[in-house]
Amino acid sequence: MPYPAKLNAETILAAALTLLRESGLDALSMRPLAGRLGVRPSSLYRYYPERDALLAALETHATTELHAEVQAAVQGKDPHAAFVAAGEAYLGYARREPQLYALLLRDGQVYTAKPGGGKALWDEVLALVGAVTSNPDDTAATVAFWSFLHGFIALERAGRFGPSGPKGGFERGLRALLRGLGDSAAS
Amino acid sequence: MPYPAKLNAETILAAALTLLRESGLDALSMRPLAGRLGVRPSSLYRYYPERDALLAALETHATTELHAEVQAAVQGKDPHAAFVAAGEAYLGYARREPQLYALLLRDGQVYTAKPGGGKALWDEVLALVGAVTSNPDDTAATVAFWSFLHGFIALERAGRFGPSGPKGGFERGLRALLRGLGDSAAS
DNA sequence: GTCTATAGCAGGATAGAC
DNA sequence: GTCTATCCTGCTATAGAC
Repeated sequence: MPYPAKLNAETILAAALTLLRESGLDALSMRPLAGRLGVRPSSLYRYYPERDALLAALETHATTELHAEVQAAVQGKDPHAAFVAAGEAYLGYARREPQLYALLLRDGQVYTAKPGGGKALWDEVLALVGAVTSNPDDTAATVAFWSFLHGFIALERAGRFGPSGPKGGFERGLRALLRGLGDSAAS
Repeated sequence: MPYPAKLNAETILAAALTLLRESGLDALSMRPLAGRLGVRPSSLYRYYPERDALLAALETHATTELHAEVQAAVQGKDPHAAFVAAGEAYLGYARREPQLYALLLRDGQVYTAKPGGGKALWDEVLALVGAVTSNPDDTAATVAFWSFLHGFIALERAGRFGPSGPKGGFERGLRALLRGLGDSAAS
């Protein structure tokens, strides 16, 4: 009973999301995607003129979700609690949506700021970290915080912590940074 | 005047290294590699039965170099200085050999411990961190340290710190961790 | 030990019929 | 708006001649 069209940008995006989650970025190619939609590969190009356009849409989706979750986790908390909650929310998203997170920070491509990009999230974290270090524009501390978060996620995902796992390394690092970056350490 | 053979495993490895450095992992394929060696692609298979064997050799090479550099940097230093020196040496290697470092921790593949793998480096760092936290087997603190290092490298390489750069975020994080992970924080 | 030749696969993308 | 039919490029890998 579809009397608009069989396809539209949103339907394709949803199918792409599913395929990405199930099989990863490499498997997200036009042919299987079309197959899942009961359509021929060439039909997709009417909505996304190239594969990269589809990836860009997925990135925007992921960025928005991640930002929303961090924002919600931080809401109404004092600086120290917000710092910890932001880290946990960030990690939580990356664990729940590993392929989407990996898409945002896949290696081998240089980042270029885009309208719907990660700038908003960065600014949020910058403010949040600033509240802890008593320096409203503490880029260095934010860089350190984000580096730790992303590194932990990447290593965990790559299985580098071995069968025994990270053994509380995340909480440990988070609290160490909170302590080490704080006021008295501003120097 | 080559009267042994035109090719051998080492020569191929050296050419692969050059190609990897110049053009990245994706561009490291059998055809261009053979081309650079003045040889037909199929000839390479006598020395490396598959592409993965070549990559494994490159990984071993990189792991060895990285370990040696960290080891040299740490030599004879007291715990705090060694902690900082190890971080700087690790970063230095990753910056000097970005493609080799990326090879070691490329995403999308699960790590499985191998004979020449990163275990030795891990143990070295574990001991080094243990000397700082007064806990000889402090996995959690080592995880935190490594996460920060790797995350910083990955984000920097991806251009995520923007045109202004990390603004001292590396030194800041390193010192924050040193402080935050230290004795009094052992809790 | 290196060659020619080729099989086999997968991918992005386009022209033009319907 | 979706289809059929292709084109093109790139890759790993193998068989068998020389």
